[in-house]
Amino acid sequence: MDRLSEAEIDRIFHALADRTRRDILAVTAGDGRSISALAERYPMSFAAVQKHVAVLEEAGLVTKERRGRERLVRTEVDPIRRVSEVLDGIEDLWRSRLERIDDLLKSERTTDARTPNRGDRP
Amino acid sequence: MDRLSEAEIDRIFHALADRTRRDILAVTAGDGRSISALAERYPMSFAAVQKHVAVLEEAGLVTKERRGRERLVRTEVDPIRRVSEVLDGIEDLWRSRLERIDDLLKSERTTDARTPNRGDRP
DNA sequence: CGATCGTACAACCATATGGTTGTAGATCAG
DNA sequence: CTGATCTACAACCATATGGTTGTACGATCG
Repeated sequence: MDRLSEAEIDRIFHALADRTRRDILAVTAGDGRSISALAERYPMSFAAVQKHVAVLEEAGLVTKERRGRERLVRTEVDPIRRVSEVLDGIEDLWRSRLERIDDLLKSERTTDARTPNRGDRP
Repeated sequence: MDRLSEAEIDRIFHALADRTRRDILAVTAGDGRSISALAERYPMSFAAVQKHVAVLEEAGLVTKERRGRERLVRTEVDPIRRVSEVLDGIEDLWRSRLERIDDLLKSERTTDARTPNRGDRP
C-alpha cells in the first residue's frame, strides 16, 4: 500500500484525461470485456482502442487477463481510490491555508494594520 | 452547481497530469501567488510557467486576480471536489457491478451451471 | 519623464499523442 | 489442415504539448 509516485500520478491523470479511456474504465468496472467487444463501442479502429487500453494498463488502471484467444480487460479500483486521495490532499491544503490566513488576519487586526501582504519564501 | 461536461473533465484531468501544474495548485491553494513568484520555484522560463497557469485557468482550477501590476493566482477548490466525484462514480460502478455479478453467480448456482459467460449488449 | 518590473503573447522547435493501415502470431471452429 | 477471430505490433501521419526566445504593453518607482 505504498504512496503513488509523481510519475505514477502523471500517468494516471493522463490516462483519465480522455473520454474514451474513462468510458472503458466505466464499462470494464466490475466485469471484464474483451478488447474487440470494447472496440465495437467506439468510432475508431481496433488498434486505436488497443492503444487506449495500453495507456490505461501502464497507468495501472486496468489489468488484462487472458481467456482463450481473448484478453479480458478489467478496471482496478485501487489506484483510482488512491489518486482520489491526491485530490483530497489538495483540498485539505486549501482548507488549512485558509485557516492559517484567517488566523494571520485576526492576529494582525489585534496588533497593527500595516498590510504586510507578501508571503514569499525563498 | 451543474455537472461537469465531458470536455471539462478532459481539461481538468489533463491539467492535473503534470507535476508542475499540480505543484502550482498545491502552492496557490488558500493564498494566491504572483506568476513570477511561482516561476522562481521551477527550472523553466517565466513563459513556460505562464502557460501552465493558463492550462490550469482554462480548466477552471485556478483564477487570476490582478493586484497592482501582478496577477495573483489562486486555486479554486470546487472543480477539484467535483472531479473527485467522477472518480467516486467509477468506484461506485465497480462496486455495483461486482454485486450484480455476485448475484448472477449465486442464482446460477441454484439453478444450473452451464457457464453462459458472455455479457454482451449491442 | 525614463527605467524597471510583471505580464501577455507570438513564433518557433522537438517530442508526444491519437489516430490510421498493414502484417503477423495464437487460438478456436469445422 | 484451413479459415476465421482476436490480439500484438510496427510504420506512418497530423496535431497537440511543453519548452524556448523575443517583443510589446501597463503599472510602479525614482
